[in-house]
Amino acid sequence: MTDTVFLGYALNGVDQKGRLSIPADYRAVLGRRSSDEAILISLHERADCLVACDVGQGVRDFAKLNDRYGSTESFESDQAARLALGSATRAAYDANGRIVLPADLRDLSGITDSAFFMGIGDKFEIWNPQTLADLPGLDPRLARLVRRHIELRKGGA
Amino acid sequence: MTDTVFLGYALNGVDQKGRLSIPADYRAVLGRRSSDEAILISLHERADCLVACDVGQGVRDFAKLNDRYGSTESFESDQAARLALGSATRAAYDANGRIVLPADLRDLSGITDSAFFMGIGDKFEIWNPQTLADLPGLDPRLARLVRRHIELRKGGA
DNA sequence: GATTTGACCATAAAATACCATTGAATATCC
DNA sequence: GGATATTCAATGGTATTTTATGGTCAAATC
Repeated sequence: MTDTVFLGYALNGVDQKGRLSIPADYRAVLGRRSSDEAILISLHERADCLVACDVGQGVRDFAKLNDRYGSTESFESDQAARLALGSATRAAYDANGRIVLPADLRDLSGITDSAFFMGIGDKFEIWNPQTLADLPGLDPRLARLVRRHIELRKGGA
Repeated sequence: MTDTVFLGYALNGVDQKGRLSIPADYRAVLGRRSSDEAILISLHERADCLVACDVGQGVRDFAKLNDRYGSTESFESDQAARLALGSATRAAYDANGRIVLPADLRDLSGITDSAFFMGIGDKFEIWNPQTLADLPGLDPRLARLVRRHIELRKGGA
């Protein structure tokens, strides 16, 4: 049951090529939700981060937007489809469990040399760690958790 | 799954002959949706760009318009059919994945030396990059993305 | 005969697959 | 229980492939 939901967090490095390891337990969940060894990543609708999920989940979400495109309410629907579908990327992970985070998505989400994963059930978010730590309204304990991991990565203290 | 949906974007060059590479991942999707190595392109109903899709999808859409043509709501339907069907062109892509974008469509969509592709599920749009960047109501992050690519193509900075 | 159209070949850059190393967590044995 | 092996996750580097795009040549069109 719990093996099909994305839980917990992780802070992993992003190298100069934009390569990023997907946490092993997320990979296990991905494998149970979809046979496709890839994730779909797009811009978050309102938060300053990325959202990702397994391919099956993503395609289901996208189908709705696609259906509305070109329909009666035209313009608004068109823009919604452009944002969600246009910014979406399929990223396959290799034998080591790594994807390449495209330069544009890195840029738009402010991710540089490390990325913080946060499980939210059917999907998971990918953050610039500092942006998440500074997010107004974030539970202070979570903020502390994130800061702690940022420090650990820097110094090793 | 995701291999049958047009996702993501690309900015490719248009040379003096009007030749334009279709992004490789779009080509992969096209191949799975239709055996025909060609796309159907027409004017967008309301946006200042082109819409394209695989031949199968296009024929299905056209059939609907054709059915409505001459029906009760006549005038509107007739106009829609004229636009979509009348402006439609079949463009086959070669071994390198390139089509020739007809001069008329280039002219009507304002495309000169480069074209921006935007995936929207069952179809994809083809824009003059600058026109898209300036589109009122476009998500600011997408606009930034487009502008970034325009710059990259110009300078290489 | 000039111009256009479409197939074919070549190449530089970029994306991707592949192999190797580090380091941490877990298991194993005395 | 403590030291040592063993597995697995994360990351660094290199080699191969793919992609976009420029150019040439032949067939077709005006």
